[in-house]
This record gives sequence, C-alpha cells and structure tokens, in this order.
Amino acid sequence: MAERGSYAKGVARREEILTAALDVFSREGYRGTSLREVAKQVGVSLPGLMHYFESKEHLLTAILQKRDEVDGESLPSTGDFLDTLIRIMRHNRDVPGLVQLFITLAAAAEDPAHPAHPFFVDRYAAVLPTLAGSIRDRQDAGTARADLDPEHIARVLVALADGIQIQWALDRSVDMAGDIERLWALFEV
Amino acid sequence: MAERGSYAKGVARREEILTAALDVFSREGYRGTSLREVAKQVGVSLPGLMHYFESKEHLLTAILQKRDEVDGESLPSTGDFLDTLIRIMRHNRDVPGLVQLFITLAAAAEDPAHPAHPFFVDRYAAVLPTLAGSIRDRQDAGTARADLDPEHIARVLVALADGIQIQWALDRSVDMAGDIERLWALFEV
DNA sequence: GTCTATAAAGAGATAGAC
DNA sequence: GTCTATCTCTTTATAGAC
Repeated sequence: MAERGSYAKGVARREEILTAALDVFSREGYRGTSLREVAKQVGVSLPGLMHYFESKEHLLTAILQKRDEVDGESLPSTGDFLDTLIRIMRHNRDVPGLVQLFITLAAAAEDPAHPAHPFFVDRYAAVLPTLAGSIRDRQDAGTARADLDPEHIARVLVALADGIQIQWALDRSVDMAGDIERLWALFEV
Repeated sequence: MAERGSYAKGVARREEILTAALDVFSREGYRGTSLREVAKQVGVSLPGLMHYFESKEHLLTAILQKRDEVDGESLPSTGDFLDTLIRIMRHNRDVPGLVQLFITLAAAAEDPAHPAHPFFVDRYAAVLPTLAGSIRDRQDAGTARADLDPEHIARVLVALADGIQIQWALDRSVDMAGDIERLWALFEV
C-alpha cells in the first residue's frame, strides 16, 4: 500500500504478461521457443517483455511460480496433501507444455547460479515436509501402514510424480495420477 | 566386414571423440556447454566435431547411448534387473553431468521430431518389461508380495529412479539407491 | 515509467579450400 | 577428413521517443 499508481500499474502489466505467457506455454508447449515468439504471442515487443523479466530463464522461472500460484487457487487443498498431489497430476494432463518446462528447468536448476535454483530448492523444502505430515496423519488415523517412514515415502512419492511425467510425455497412455494412487493403495492397511 | 580402411578409421575416430565427450560431460557437467567448448576439450575443431555428428542434439543423444553401452559392460547384469538398476543409481553419484544431461534430454525428447525421441522410446520399451520380469521372478520365488502388478511396479520404480535424480541434483545428501532399496523392502513378504 | 528500434555478442550450422 | 571463414538466428543490452 501507499504504492504510486504507476508502480501498481507496472505490477499489473507484469502479471498480465505472465498470465499470457503461462497460457502460451500451457497450450503450445515449450520447444525451445524464442523470446521473440513469446513476446509476439503475448502482444508485446521483445524489449517490452525484457523490461519486466531480466532474462529468459527468469521469465521461465516466473511462469512456474505463477503456475503453482494458480494451481493453489483452483485446486484448493483439502488439508491432505497426498490428495492434492494426485489432483495436480490429474490436472497436468491438460498442460503438457508446463510439464516439459518443469522438467527442463528442474534439470537446469541444479546449477546454484541458475535463476530457478532457489525456486526448486524452496519448493521441495516446502512440499516434502507437508506431504510427510499427511502420511503421518494417515498413520495416526490407522489407514496407513505404521512401518512407513513418512519422510522416506514423501521423497518417493514426489520423485514418482516427477519421474512419471517423463514417461507420460513420451507415452500419453500412462496414467500419472492412477499410478500414484495404486502405489499408495499398497501402503494402506 | 569388407569395410574400406578409411571408413573403419572414421568409425574409430568417431568413437574416440564420443569417449572424450562422454568424459567431459561426466566430469564437468552439462551446463549449456557450447559445441566449440566440447570440440576444444576433445581436441578437434568445431567442423571436425560436426563432421561426425549432424547436430548438437545428435551428439548429446549419442553420448547417452554410449553411456548405456559403457554401463552395460562395467556393471554386468546378474540377471536380476532390479539389482542392476540399483547399481546404476549408485554409480550415477559419480557422473552428475550425465544425470543432468539425461533429465534435460528426456524432457526435450517429448517432441517426436527430436533426435533423442527414438532413443528414449526404445529405452523405456526395453527397460520396463525387463524390470517387470525381474519382479515377476521374485514373486515366483516367493520373496515379493503376490498382489503387486509387475508392470505397474516396474513403471513406478523407473519413475522413482528418474525423479529421485532431480532431488539429488538439488541436494546431494539424497541417497538415490538407498531410497529405491527401502521402497522395495516394503514389497517383500 | 514504458515501449520502439536497433545493435552487440555468441550459439549452431555450412561452404569450400586443402 | 579436417580446417578457415562465414552465415544466420538467438539472447541480451542500449538509445532514445512518448
């Protein structure tokens, strides 16, 4: 608050561009698309685009951030994060471009100097304990095997969710959400 | 057989270059390294490199192929592919550059026009049934739960192996092989 | 503060000499 | 079969109009 009008307008424009870019990547996919192409589809010039994002990698990172934000709103959590994870995977079938972008950027983010590095580090740091908590809740409720290590199973489920996206990208008949549900079914008492 | 000397020499040179490139990527990692840089490290000019590989993507694909070939020799299969998978994951700790290259190329290979597309399609088509067979063998031997669907669990284990590499790339304290072993332990009778 | 126009730096890829 | 030289297209940076 107390922001100057022009500043707020700049933020709004950035959000507009980001939403448009998210839409482009969701539909058309990420196939080494050039920034010029993104700018054109978003309806802005290349420098117009770069006024808001310092580099291509920053834009791609911002797109993934925006995606998480949008998913968080449209797929409201029931409090149980394993259910949420499965709903997200079901939703991912509709956004192949974002699936590809996610995997590509996750690989590149290994480099600590990459703009997406903090995003991915923070993301796993948030997701893993939350998922482990849901597993522990199910154990407490008596619906999950007591010999599961919640931290271990959380890491396994997230790795499965990430890895199954690679197989699905190559063969669309793979049922990402279903495979996760079936694995979990093996852990129920 | 009946190959002309110059042809055989060309093949040998290609193998030389490939081995050198594999070594560069294993050690130094794949961080958007330029072909010029690879050529320099391999000891050849850029056109000299491109004489043997039609494009950068073709070279990267050939490197992954070569890696599989080398691993197949140095990590001889015991006949049980789950054991082999775990040994490969243990070995992967020593070649972070190849792990990153694998994930990056797997994401890009979604595009059917990408040179790595057939490689990945064939790879999963070979690995999944082989792993499913090992799981079935263990069920027959009475050491694995009978209610497992071998094809489902094979897909899950491969996805876990792929996905855990992303987490390990971001946090080297993740025990890739150990996490797979611990998951399998939950499926033993 | 925002955008148009433009150019610099570097990548992959190619032509053609030797 | 290998290199020098060059071309095109990408990302990135800057100058200046509105």
